[in-house]
Amino acid sequence: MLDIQFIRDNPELVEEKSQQKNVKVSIKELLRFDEQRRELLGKAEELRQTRNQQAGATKGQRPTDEQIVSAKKLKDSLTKVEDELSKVETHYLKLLKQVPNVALDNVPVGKTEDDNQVAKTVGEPPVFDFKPKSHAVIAEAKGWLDKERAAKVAGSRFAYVKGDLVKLQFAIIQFIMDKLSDQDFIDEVIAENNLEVSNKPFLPVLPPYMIRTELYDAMDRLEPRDDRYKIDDEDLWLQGSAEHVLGSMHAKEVLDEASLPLRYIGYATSFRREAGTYGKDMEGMFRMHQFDKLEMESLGLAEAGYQEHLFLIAIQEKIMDMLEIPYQLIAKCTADIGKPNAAGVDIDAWMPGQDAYRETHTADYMTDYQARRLQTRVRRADGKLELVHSNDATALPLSRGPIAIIENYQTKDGDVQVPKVLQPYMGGKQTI
RNA sequence: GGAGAGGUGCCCGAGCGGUCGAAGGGAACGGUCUUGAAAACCGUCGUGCCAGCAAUGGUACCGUGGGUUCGAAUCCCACCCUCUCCGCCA
Repeated sequence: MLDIQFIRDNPELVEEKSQQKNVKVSIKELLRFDEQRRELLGKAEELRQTRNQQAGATKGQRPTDEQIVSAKKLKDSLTKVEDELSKVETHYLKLLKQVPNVALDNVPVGKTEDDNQVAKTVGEPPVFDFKPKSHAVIAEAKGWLDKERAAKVAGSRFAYVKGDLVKLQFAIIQFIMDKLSDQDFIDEVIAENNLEVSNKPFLPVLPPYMIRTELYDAMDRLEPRDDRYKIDDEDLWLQGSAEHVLGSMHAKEVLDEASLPLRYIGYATSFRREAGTYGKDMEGMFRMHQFDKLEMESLGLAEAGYQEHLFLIAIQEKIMDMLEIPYQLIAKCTADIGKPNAAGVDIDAWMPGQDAYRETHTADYMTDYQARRLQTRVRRADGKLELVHSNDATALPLSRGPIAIIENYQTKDGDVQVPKVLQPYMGGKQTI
């Protein structure tokens, strides 16, 4: 949610920035309700003041009948004003919540994801002396993926993952957890990219996979609800990404300035209904209802927020470099970064089986937009309270990451070479 | 799932219908004392919203949401959470 004061001060800017995100919300209407709200609030507070003064005057003794009659009258008019106020406030809040975060000025303006820009291309797609297969073909031949039985048990877009593919996944998890919690690795990334950020390592976290409606909504990640799994008879949802449960962890807290940034590397299984994607990416395990993910989440000071965003991207790139997977860094345009985002990038990994770069990572910078409703604040050294700035970024998705590995590292025989950095985590195995 | 206890400020904890935003203690911060520190003593010390350039004023908030009342932290109802015991269970 945006700061209403900011909207009052910059109505044209907010209107324009909302349009750039294809979000239709009338700022004029919002401000009209804001004005009404303040007027009614003033009236209500005046009436309450009178009530409080009268109650104070009769302290300790029963008021006279006359006093009670006039107090009842006062109460009636207060109730009226309060009812009206609550109606106006509900509508006001609904509109305010619809206003998207303001994109930073360096975010490309665009109408659809086609307007995203390739910021850079890293690594050369491998050249094969045979026709590269898709991960689905390789994995099926190896007995790594069983979607038929999964369909029997749970339906489409589920899979039993088996054998060496399971081991590969655990190797990746170990590798990333090791690196992100390692001081030398963090120092190296900062130095290589000339970043001015804290050099605090990440804390590994296994979060809950469910989240309450209230907090999901406050994160502004509940919508579109059609893509979320709701738990029957409970006020709970299955999280669609670890950042949903990591970012909400410190809701309603006041953090110490000295404790920031809080950096977490979470591992969680994420769930998506994939509503409206029927028939899309049905092969293999590219688009699943359930997939594991390693996700970074960071809460920090406002002035450090953008550098932190760049830092998380630098880590994403570093990991891809170490895994030696070719990729493109995509500067997402205003229409594609998402409602709570001030900035966002994707990484698309090269997938030889599809002869295309496909999305594997995303990095989101929310400024204080999420923190405002989550009420995650920091007590500054000078005693002031501020909202934190939040950042999240995929460290590596464990469906699409392994897909990229399988397809880029495939051999003529249908085997898959293990990336060097993962070999120590695979018992030294070089090929699977 | 059953029985019980409880949710009050950064923390502990009192209040159980009337200036209560809330005693007391601790922590923190500022000061006095001290060569310095500790101790002691003095002082400061919640947040949101509304109005205001500001000082400040007003209002709301004692788990959440309703209700009773002239008046609710205090009474009633529902829900959420925590703890203890029993049952079940990886």
